[in-house]
Amino acid sequence: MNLFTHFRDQIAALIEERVAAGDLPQGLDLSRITVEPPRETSHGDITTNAAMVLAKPAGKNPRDIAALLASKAESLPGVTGVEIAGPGFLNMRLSDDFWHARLRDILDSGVAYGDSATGDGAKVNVEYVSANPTGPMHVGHARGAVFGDALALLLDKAGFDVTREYYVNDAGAQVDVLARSMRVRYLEALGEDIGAIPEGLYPGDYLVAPAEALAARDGDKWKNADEATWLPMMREYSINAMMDMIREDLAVMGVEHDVFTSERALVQAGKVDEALAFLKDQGLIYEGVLEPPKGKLPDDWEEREQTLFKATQFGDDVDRPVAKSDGSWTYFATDMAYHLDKYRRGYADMIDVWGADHGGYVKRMQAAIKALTGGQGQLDVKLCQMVSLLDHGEPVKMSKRAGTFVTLRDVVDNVGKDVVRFIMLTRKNDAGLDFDFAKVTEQSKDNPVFYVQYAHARVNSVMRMAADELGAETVSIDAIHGAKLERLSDENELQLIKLMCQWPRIVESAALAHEPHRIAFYLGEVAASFHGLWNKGKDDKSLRFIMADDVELTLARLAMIRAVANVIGSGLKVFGVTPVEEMR
RNA sequence: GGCCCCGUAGCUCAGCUGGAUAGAGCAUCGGAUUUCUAAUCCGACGGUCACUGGUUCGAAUCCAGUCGGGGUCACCA
Repeated sequence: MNLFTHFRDQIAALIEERVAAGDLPQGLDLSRITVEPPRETSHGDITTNAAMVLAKPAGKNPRDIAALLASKAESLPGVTGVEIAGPGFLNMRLSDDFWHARLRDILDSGVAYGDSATGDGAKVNVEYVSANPTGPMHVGHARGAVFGDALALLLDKAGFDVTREYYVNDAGAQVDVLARSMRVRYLEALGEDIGAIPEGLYPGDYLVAPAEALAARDGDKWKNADEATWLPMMREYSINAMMDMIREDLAVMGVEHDVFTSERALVQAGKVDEALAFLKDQGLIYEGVLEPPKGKLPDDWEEREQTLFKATQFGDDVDRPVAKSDGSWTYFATDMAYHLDKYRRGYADMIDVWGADHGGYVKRMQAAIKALTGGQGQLDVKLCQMVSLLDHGEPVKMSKRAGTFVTLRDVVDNVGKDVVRFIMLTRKNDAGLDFDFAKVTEQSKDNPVFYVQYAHARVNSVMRMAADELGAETVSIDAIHGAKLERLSDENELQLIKLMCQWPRIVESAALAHEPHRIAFYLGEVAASFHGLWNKGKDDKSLRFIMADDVELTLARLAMIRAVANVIGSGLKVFGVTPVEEMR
C-alpha cells in the first residue's frame, strides 16, 4: 500500500463531501492535489496542498478551505492530529498503530514490498544497448546496459508490461567492414601470412577465434571464392559471432533482452519502403536541397539534392535525409521503420537508451514518430553520459592502439557485476559518472555499494547472533512474524519505519520519471537510518536489537530489521544486484 | 553560429516533476569513545540555487534571455 495515494483518495473523498454539502463549488479539478511527506518532520507525517490548490477555483481563502477539511480529516482512520500551517497546508499526524500495521505489511510482502499497480499493465518497450555488432562491449556500453536493464525492472515492479529490446545495426557499411576483417583473419587461420591488418579494417584480435572456428568448419572453401559469394556469407557469420559475444558479455552483467530486432531483416521485409511510402502519401517526403548549417561551414560542403523527410513540420530544426546517394537508406530511415514496427507491435510507449553523443538525434526521431503514428506513439529518450574510468583518482588510460582498451568484461572480472551495476545507477543518467576502481571496492561508508550491502549483511548478522544467544526456536521466522510490533515505540525506530513506508512511493515516482537513480539514494537513506540505530545501541544498551531479558521486545526489533532487509532486498532486486548475507 | 544537456556548500552530488526555514556525504573545526553488536559516534561551520526578467498564493524546480562548461551539427551508425 502506498499510504500517500491512500490518503490522497481519502482527502479527495472529503472534498467531494464538502461539495455535496454545498461548502465548495461543483466541478473542482482535484488532479493537482498531492499528499506527500513534509520536508520538515515537525510538520507531521503527511501533508496536503489541497486547500491551496482549490483556493482560486473555489474562490475562497486557502486557510478557510483547510479549516473546512481539517475537522473531517481528524476522524480519518489512522489520523491522530491535524494542523493548518503556513499558507494553507493541512498537516496530519498518524498513529503509532497505523505505522505498526504498515510494518506488518512489509513483513508480509517480503521483497515484493513496493510492487505497484501504477502501470496498470500498460505495454512499454525499452530499447537499450543496441551496440553495433562489430566487436566486444566496452565500458561505455555498460552504463546504458545497466540503466536500461534497471529501468525495465523498475517499470516491471511498478506494474508495466515491459519488453526489453535490442536493435541490431547489421545493415550498414560497417558490417561489410567487419566481414572483410573476418576474411583476413580467416585466411590467417588457414596459415596465410596476412602481415598487418589493412587500414580501415578492424584490427581487434577478438576476430581470431571465430575465424579459426570458421576455418575448422569449412576448410579453405571460401579462400578462392568470388567476393560476391564470400562477402554475404562472411557478413552473416561475423554478425552471428559478434552477437554471440555481445550476448555473453551482457549475460556476465546479468542483462538479458527479450527481443532482438535486425535492421537488415527490417529492410529485407520491406518495412522501410512501407514506412517511407506511408510518409510519402502524406506528402512528407520530397526531393530538395538543404541549407548549409549556420556559422562555420564544413569544408566538404556542397549543394546536393537529396530525399528528405519534412521533420520541421513535427518540431525538428531541419528536414532530414532518408536516402544515401547510392540509393540505400540512411540509418534514420531504417530507424523510422523500426520505431513504426515497435508501435505496430503494440508499444505506444517507447523508451530508448542512447549515449549522450546521439543527443542531436532525439528531435528527429520524435518528429518521425509523431508523423508515423499520428501523434499516438510516444518516445522518451534517455541519454547516458560518459563514464570516466579511474583508479585512485587517476584516469585509466584507454587506447585501442596501445592495447589498453578496457572492455566491459575486464571491468566485471575486476570488481564483479553487482558493484558495476550499483555504481552505474548512483548518478542521474544525464550526468557524468566517475568509476574509480579503488573507491568502488573500498569497504567504507564513502562507498555506496558497500554501505547498502553492509546494512543488508548486518541485518542477517544480527539474526544469526540472536539465534545464538536466544536459541533458534525463540527467534524463528514465525516468532518474528508474530512479534508484538507495538513494542516499537522509540522515536528513532518509528522514523526508520516511516522511511521504509516510503518505498512504494519511491518506486512509483522513479518509474514514472524513468529515473532509477532515485532508488540508489533512497537505499542509502534506509541504510543510514538503520546503521544509525545500530550505533545508538552502543551508547544506550536499551536500544540494542537483541535484549536477552526481553524476548518480546527483541522479536519486535528483529521484525523491524527484517523489514529493513526486505526493503533493501527489494531495491537491490530492481537494480539487478544480489544482496549479500555476510561480509567478511 | 543552430540545437540538446549541465551550472545547488570548499569538493562529489540529492532535491520526490511548483510547496513551508534548500539537504546529504566527504573536507575543515570542536567534542565523545579506548572498545568490541561487524569497518567509530555526536555537534558546529559552510548558500546571491550562475545571472536578469516573467508566469502565481508560492520558483532551485516552469517560460524567455544573458554568461560559463560539455555534447552535437547534410549520404556513420
